[in-house]
Amino acid sequence: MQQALHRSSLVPRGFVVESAYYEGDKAVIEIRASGNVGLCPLCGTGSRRVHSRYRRRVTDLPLSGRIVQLLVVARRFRCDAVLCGRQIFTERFDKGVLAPSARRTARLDSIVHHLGLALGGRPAAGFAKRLMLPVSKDTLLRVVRRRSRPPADPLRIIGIDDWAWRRNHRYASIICNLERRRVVTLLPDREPATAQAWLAAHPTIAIVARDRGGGYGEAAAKALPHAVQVADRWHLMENASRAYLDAVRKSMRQIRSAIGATTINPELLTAAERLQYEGYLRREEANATILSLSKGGTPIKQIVRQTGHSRGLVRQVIRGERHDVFRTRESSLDQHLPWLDDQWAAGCRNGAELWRRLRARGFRGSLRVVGEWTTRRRRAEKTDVETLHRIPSARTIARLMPSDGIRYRRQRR
DNA sequence: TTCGCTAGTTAACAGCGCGG
DNA sequence: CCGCGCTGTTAACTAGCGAA
Repeated sequence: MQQALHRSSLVPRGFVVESAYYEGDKAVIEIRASGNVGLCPLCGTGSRRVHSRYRRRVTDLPLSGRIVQLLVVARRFRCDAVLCGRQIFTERFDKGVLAPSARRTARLDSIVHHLGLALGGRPAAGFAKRLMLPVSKDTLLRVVRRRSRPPADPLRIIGIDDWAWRRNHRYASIICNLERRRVVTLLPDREPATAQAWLAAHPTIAIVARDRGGGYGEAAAKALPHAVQVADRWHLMENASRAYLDAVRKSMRQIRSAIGATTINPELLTAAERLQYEGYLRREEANATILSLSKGGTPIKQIVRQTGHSRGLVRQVIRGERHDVFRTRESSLDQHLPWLDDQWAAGCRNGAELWRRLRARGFRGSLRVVGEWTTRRRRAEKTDVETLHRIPSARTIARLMPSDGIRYRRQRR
């Protein structure tokens, strides 16, 4: 039996198709809600008084190998309820179809959720791109988290470890349900007494995985004497890995000569290893140059000028103190403005003051601040930095410090 | 190499004012 | 009263950094 295919059957229920067209590689379907009454989200009163209309772009399930964008004509209604605090509201659509503020239809969100559950962040993002429903890894993870429900079954196997609110500043304790691979709670500190009190309140726990430190072990032994304590997998691997690397490093020279691998073939390295290897080669080359100049009788000052390396580094190489450090990283902040930190930036009341202080410290480059400010500036058609009304973090400022004086938005690799 | 976090970007939403 | 245009706020989203 044949049935006619109507345009409206392609879009979510409750909508009427106004028009449909192709825009580049996307199919755009303009739709509007079929009803003519809006319900105020605050008081629930119905209204037919349309204030205005605007267009929302919402991604829907792909069609014929194309991304589908729904151009929803949303209406704003006036709320006539005397006691309602809301005067104007945007019409709400069925939650099972299109949620408020959503950028995807509910049916697409469901697919994204299942992709995230099945494949995880990055793999799902790659697969979704092929399915013509582009979505970032973070969005996938966020959707999975948003839709997850807290488990109701009692805790049996938990892991407890240190957790940093801010590294080297403030630490807490994290407790995870290892059966469900979920965070159960965060304790405010890492004191054994705090952990003991929490563990004592959960007598169903039978196994506690913990680090090698004695604090959590003591807390678990006192609160849950019947529970089995085990070393967690990460610490076991860490111990084994460290012991192995120590042993290998001590004998590296002999190992290399034994296997005949004194020279490295870059073709056989992974992308990350190749980057590290290139860095290593650069450092080796710099060391050799400095040493040969020094042996030739060139003074340190001259070497510094000639090679562009710092006095400290040149001295280290000459004294034989420079050991090859694997993956050293200098932040762009230290690179451009070593004296600048978040506290310094926060000390400025507004953009103008920040700019004055940067000038006073001798900064002569140009600064373009991204984000909210550029949006506003584009609107206002202003180009000077004085119009900034929020202070960017030092990290942001550092990213914006161009060495060549050219304005740019973000450093790209 | 992976993955969580931060900072930046975009757009949904609400309010206000004004003209028809 | 209706509808448009503009602005401010903020949720949703993304790129890229850096710790592990």
